[in-house]
Amino acid sequence: MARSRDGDKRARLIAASFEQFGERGFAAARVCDIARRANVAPGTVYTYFADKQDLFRCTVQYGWDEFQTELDRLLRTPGDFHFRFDALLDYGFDLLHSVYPIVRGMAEEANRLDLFNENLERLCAGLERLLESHPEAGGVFAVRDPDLRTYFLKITVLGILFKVALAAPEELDHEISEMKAAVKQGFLHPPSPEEPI
Amino acid sequence: MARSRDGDKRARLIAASFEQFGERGFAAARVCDIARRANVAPGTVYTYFADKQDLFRCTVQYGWDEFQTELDRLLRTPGDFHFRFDALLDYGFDLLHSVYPIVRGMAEEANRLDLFNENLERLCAGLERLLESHPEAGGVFAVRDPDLRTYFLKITVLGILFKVALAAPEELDHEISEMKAAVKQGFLHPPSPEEPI
Amino acid sequence: MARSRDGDKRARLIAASFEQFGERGFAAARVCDIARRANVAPGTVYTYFADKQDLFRCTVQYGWDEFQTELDRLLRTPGDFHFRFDALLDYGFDLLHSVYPIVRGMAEEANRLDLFNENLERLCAGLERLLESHPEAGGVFAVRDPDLRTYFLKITVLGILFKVALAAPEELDHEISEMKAAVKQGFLHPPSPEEPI
Amino acid sequence: MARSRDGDKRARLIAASFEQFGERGFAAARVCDIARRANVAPGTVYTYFADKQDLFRCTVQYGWDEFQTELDRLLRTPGDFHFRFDALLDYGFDLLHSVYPIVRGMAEEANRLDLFNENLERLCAGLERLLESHPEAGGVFAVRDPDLRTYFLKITVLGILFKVALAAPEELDHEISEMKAAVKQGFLHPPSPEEPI
DNA sequence: GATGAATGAGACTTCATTCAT
DNA sequence: AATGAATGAAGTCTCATTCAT
Repeated sequence: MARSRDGDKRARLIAASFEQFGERGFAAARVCDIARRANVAPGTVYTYFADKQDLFRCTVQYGWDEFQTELDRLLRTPGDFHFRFDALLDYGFDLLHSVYPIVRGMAEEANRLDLFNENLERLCAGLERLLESHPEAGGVFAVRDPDLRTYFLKITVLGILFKVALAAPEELDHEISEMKAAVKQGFLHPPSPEEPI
Repeated sequence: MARSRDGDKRARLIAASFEQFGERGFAAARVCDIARRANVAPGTVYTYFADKQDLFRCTVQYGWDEFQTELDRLLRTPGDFHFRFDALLDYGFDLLHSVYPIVRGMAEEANRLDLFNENLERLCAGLERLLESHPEAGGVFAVRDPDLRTYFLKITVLGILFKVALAAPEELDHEISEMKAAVKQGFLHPPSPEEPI
Repeated sequence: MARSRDGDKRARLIAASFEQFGERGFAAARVCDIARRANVAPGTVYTYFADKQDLFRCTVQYGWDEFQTELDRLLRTPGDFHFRFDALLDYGFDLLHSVYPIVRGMAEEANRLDLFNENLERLCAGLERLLESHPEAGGVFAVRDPDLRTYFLKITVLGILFKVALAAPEELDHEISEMKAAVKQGFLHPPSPEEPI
Repeated sequence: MARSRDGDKRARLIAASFEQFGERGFAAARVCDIARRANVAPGTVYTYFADKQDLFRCTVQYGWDEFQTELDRLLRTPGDFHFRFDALLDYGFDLLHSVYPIVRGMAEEANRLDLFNENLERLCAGLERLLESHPEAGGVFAVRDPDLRTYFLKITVLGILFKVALAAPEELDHEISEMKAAVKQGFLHPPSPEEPI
């Protein structure tokens, strides 16, 4: 009845969604379970959210906002670059950790597939074999440490994959050609400090 | 009624799944629609696949295999590096294009969120502002062209996000600390051409 | 739409099951029809019972409990033997009457077979012919009235048949040998009133 | 192609049905499994039987016929009563043993219920307590050996139960009143050898 | 506002049966 | 006659959402 009570319920629902969606993905998470976890009746969910979709949307946005707020604060903090960069990484990855459930929820189908990681390995291994023969390669290939390079390669490939996944169908062609150009330019031609900018 | 004797039902089902899962995601895609699209009776699906999950798994694996097979072929093709790299990019991204529906299907929940891209922009903008002040930054920040750099940054952030999403819960801590170290080392210290390789 | 607030939904479902399972047997009875008969939505069934099997199990147990409760009450009633035996028969068979649907449900496949009764007749006729030539036979054969005797014979044969049917496979051999011994002893040797009790 | 071959298939199907229906009951047994067990294609079943129902019917009838044929032969065998009775029991129960699967199949739902046996015990225990106080009781109560009597009581109760189960609905009332009369007369009044017949 | 039993549309899946080969 | 892949009707069950209390 007091505002604070209501706010409490909404917050508890968001928190419960966070975990539930993270553990089971959007489709498999049940509104009922989320309500139970938040210690409210199932019907109450609909006092605070239009529907399941809305609950998910709000939960994700909440996660992003948490993340972004912290980052913004850090970016505004004065100090020398190295100090700030360190702080940013520390906080950034801490938050990523806390945001994990919901990010996981977003990739739900991919999750179920152990195939995914296995196939990613295979793909990256092939790419690496090709590119390591070309010492001038740039982008992630400019990274000297082999393990680090492998790691970045995986991240980049994953990034490309999901950039495609997130593209709207009508933008797909443009997206892909842009991506191709970027990769070509970024990987093939290493940064040459001696070139005039 | 017509007992069609075409032998490519399995292939047609995979193709139909490809599109249907891509358009609607795993949960929202209906086995019925896939069957209709493949021009078979609903029951026929279960002659070729154990259940919906299995159909999805096989469809995804099929996509990966297509992709990988082509890449493998290209990687084995003799020729000079630039030629092969070009070919690899051409084919790679063409195949990525054809694989799009299913990749999209894997990220189904993320899809529904226009939020996602918007938030990603915001996040990257913040990061860029910080890092552009530090000309010695490496990794994607060593990329000179500003647009290209922005693009790579997005891809990298996406990659990190989904690398986390794909991590098994018990490996999360390790994954994150490894990722942090990689980012720190990779971004902070630029490739130094003067160093002996 | 009407959110009926009557609290006897479970009872109504049991009653509806009682009839439906009785009329059609377990497999052929449809949960939908039971729900309609109980005037609830199909989904409501699953608020009260885990699944169709559970509904059946509960319905049968309910029937037994009704039956047993009455019998127990009667058995505890004071009074002389004849009075109590009469009462027991009256109530017992009345209850059997009300329990009929579900008992019928339990023997569903047997039901569909008109064969069953026909074959039973034939079998009993044969047995009777043999045994009536032996005036000293005991058990049901000690019954003097020929119709009554025929009747008891049928009941006994049916009882033996279903005792076998209810035996667990691993107990079958033991069950049968025990049954054989019982029949041999019980039928062959008449009660001899001259023996000291 | 040769008649013998066909006969072979039909026989194999009956045999397979015998086991399958016995193991799983009518509804749960699958035509496909029966066909596989008989080493024929599913479609072939319909060359020999109109449908699943018909297959079941024929299988049951086959069981009865086996049973009956043997009994008939025994009943026609000359010899003194005791000898023939022994032989009858031996063969009868051996055949019952072999017929077990199908009898079990007929009581399929009852089978699944461990309740059944438990409830039967309870019921019989109650009845026995009442009747053992009345030494003049007849029928199964005239049996002296207590274990034997308990056993016969169970068989009789089972027989009554399934006699009801097998009764057509329109004959139920008549059946029950007849049964009641029989039980009353049979149990209450012991065979009195001194009475004039 | 909160509740939670009730709702009912709709999904997946099974399997008896058919029929082109 | 035999095959067995294909069929498709129909059933069970789930779960987001509602609404009487």
